[in-house]
Amino acid sequence: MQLASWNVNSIKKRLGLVQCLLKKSNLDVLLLQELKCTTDSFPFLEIESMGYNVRVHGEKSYNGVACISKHAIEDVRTSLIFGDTQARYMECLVIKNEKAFRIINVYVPNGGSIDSKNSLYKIKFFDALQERVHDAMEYDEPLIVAGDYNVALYDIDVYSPARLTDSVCFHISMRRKARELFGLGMRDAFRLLHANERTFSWWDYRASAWRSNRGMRIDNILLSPLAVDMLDKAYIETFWRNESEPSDHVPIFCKLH
DNA sequence: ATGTCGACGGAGCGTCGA
Repeated sequence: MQLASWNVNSIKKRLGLVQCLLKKSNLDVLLLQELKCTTDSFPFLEIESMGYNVRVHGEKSYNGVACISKHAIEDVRTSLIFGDTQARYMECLVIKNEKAFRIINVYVPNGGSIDSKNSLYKIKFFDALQERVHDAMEYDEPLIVAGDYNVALYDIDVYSPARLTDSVCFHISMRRKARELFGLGMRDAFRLLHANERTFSWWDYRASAWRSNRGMRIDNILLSPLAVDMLDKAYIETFWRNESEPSDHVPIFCKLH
């Protein structure tokens, strides 16, 4: 099971790059975030014609998540918080060779600034996610929870811990909240295999952050114990940030046997 | 803190969100 996750910051702008990734990487599953399109306006034909199944949970202008899979996609659910209108969640089963994987795709709210109402929504999202992951871990399938967490978890995951203490994507309250998933037994695939590697998954478009490598690792693939037992590889392809008209995020990968 | 993006409304560029 070769899986990748990518915040594309508009699927319309990044369709060519996504097709390029699908062609060059032998992915079973690709999870996308920040589609910035409605479900109806997603480029289904362009992806499906490459031999993939596609499920989309979209929204006008903002957010939006999708699951792209070579294999059957079943039991899709897109509701995490009752009454929430923002398209940030998709859970499904992917069946490869009669083996089921439970896959959760998240686009965690950015949170604006740390003392804003939006940051309360971010906390609420994490609480709901934790509750759902707690329940989903009870099933027999290996569980993968991947996407844009909008939080870097540890000092090694950012270019400058000191400069980012007040950032909503590195604030200690948000890091603690996200780390509660570890308390349930989930593990960070990348960090399991690269204890000391400082590789980022996002760089601000502004202030030549990419050129200076001022980035953060805010995209994660978390694995349940059953999935950890199958983990072979975890890596980040930073070179996608060098493409013309890149997303501000790059895709992250893991391979389970 | 913000020098950049992308979508939108409406048709030029300001606003929102990140």
